Amino acid sequence: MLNKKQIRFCLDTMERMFPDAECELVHENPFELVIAVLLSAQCTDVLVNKVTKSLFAKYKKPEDYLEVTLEELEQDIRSIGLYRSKAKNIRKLCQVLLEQYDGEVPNTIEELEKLAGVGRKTANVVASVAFGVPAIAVDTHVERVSKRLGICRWKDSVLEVEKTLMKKVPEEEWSDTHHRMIFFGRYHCKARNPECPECPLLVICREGQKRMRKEEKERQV
DNA sequence: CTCCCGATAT
DNA sequence: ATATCAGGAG
Repeated sequence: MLNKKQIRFCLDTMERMFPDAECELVHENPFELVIAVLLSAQCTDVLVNKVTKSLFAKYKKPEDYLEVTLEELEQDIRSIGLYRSKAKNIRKLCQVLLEQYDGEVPNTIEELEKLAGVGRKTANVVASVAFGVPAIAVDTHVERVSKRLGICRWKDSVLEVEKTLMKKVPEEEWSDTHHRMIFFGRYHCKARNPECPECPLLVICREGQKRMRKEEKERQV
């Protein structure tokens, strides 16, 4: 596990690598953001943006999603995976927004998490990006990067990873850190071919060093 | 835990 | 061919 100084080194290095990291889901308001993040489960941002471009042109308000049939909505988001459950969740979510929140998106993590298709991670993203609530959403990238670097333990659950990050990162840096870790995971410390040889964090990364040793060993065979 | 699931990179 | 992608619900 990394100590305080090493974690500081990680945060500073990621800031240098990705100074402008921010939410890459294209949206113009909190409602569009909720839909976009809900759609982004197990799917790349690039594809989500491709779909929401036409989707948001057709559906502006919660009412719009309820005026078409479920099948039509499914077809409009079909190129995204998991489209049947996502279409159902969007409709449930829109119903609740209209019935309980006057058509507006709630601005607390607790309220957001109650919405259909909105779990811990999505609630954190929306609260943080749309409403400036300090939060660290732990997605696949944040989890992988935290575990590889040794910020948390391999066996930790996503909730434990989130708790650890909130404890070890100053609150005023939560939002930026969250986005930088995603960029770091998406473009550098990738799931498949992490760029360990050129990684400025290799000096403190046990997983990276392990991978380098393994590569060296295979080269000798 | 399993299921949902198409697009893309490797 | 297979792993992976800003996960969540049952």
